[in-house]
Amino acid sequence: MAPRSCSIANALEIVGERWSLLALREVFFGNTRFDQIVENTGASRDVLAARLKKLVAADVLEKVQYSSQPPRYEYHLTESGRALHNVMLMLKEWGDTYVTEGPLPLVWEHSCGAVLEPRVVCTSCGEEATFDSLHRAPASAAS
Amino acid sequence: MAPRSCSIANALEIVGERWSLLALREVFFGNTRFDQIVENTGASRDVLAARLKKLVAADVLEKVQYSSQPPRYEYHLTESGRALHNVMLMLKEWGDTYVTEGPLPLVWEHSCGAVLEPRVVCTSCGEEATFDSLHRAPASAAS
DNA sequence: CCTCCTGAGTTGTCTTTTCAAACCAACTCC
DNA sequence: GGAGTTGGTTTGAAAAGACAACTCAGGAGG
Repeated sequence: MAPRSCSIANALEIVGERWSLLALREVFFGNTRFDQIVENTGASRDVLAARLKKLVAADVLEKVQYSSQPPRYEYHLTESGRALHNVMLMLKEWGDTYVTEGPLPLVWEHSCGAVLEPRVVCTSCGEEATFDSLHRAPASAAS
Repeated sequence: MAPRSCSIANALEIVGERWSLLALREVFFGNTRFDQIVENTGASRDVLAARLKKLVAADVLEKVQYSSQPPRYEYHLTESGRALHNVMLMLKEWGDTYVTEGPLPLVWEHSCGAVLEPRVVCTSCGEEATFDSLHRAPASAAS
C-alpha cells in the first residue's frame, strides 16, 4: 500500500531532516554565515553543508555573495523560507508549553508590546482553528 | 561553544525525528493502531515501534487498551499531543503553498464552511504575528 | 618571505540508524 | 487444526550521521 500523499509529508521531505529547521532558525535570527550556524546549532560541518545545499536547491534559502575576493556567501531566506516562520512559531510555542522546563530561554514579543501567544485562526471567519473545528476531506470529493 | 538553548530545539528533540510527525498525523486522522500507522506512513515497523515508544514516554501519546485477551492497545493523543495540531496545520499550509505541485491531496474545511487558510495572530491584540512584528529577546532581559 | 588565521567547505573513518523481510506470540475464524 | 489478524521484536545489509583532520584561498603579522 502506498503511503498517504499529503503536504505534511512533502513539507517534511524538505525541512524534516535533522538540523534543517535549526539551521533555518539561525537564519531567522540573522546568523546567516556557515560558521555561525555551525556554532549555534551544534551540527557537524559536513551535515550542515549538505542541509544548506538542499535548502538552497529547494528554494528555501538562497546564497548571497557578500565578498568577491575571496567569494563568500551568506544564506538568506527566500519567500518560501520566510513563510516557514509560522511553523517555527508554533513549534516554539509547543516546546515552551510542553517540553522546556524552567524559565524559557527565549521570549518573542509582538509589536503590540505583549509577549506573543500565537493563536491560529481561520482567515475567512476569524474564529480559532481547533482540531475539532476542522473537517478533513480528500481533495477529489467535491462539496 | 554550546549550541543555543531553545524551545524549538527541545520540541524537535521529541517530534523532530523522521516519521514521528507522520505517525502523529495518522493519529490525528483517527488511525490509532500500529498497522494502520505503518500502512499510511510507509515507515518500517521497527522504526515506528521505536518512535511510538518515544512519543508515549514523552507524554505526547498514550496507549489505551481496547482488548484484554490478548492485550491490544491504541495510541491516543494526550493534551500535549493535541496541542501539536497547530504545528501540523502550519506545516500543511506551507507544504500546500510551496512544495506540493498540482491539486492538493487533502483539504481541511473550517466549521465556518470555508477551506481553511490558517493565520497566526497575537492572542493579546488580535493582529497577525509576522516575522517583522516580533522582537526576539533572551529571557533574562527584563522589559 | 614565511607563518598563522578565518571562512567555507570536503574527505576519510567510524558509529548509528534505517530498511526490509522474517520471526514470534496470542488469539479468532472457518 | 490450519490460516489470518494484530502488534510487535530480531536480524543483517545499506544508508546516513558524527567527528576530526584536511584543503584552499585570501589576508594579517612579523
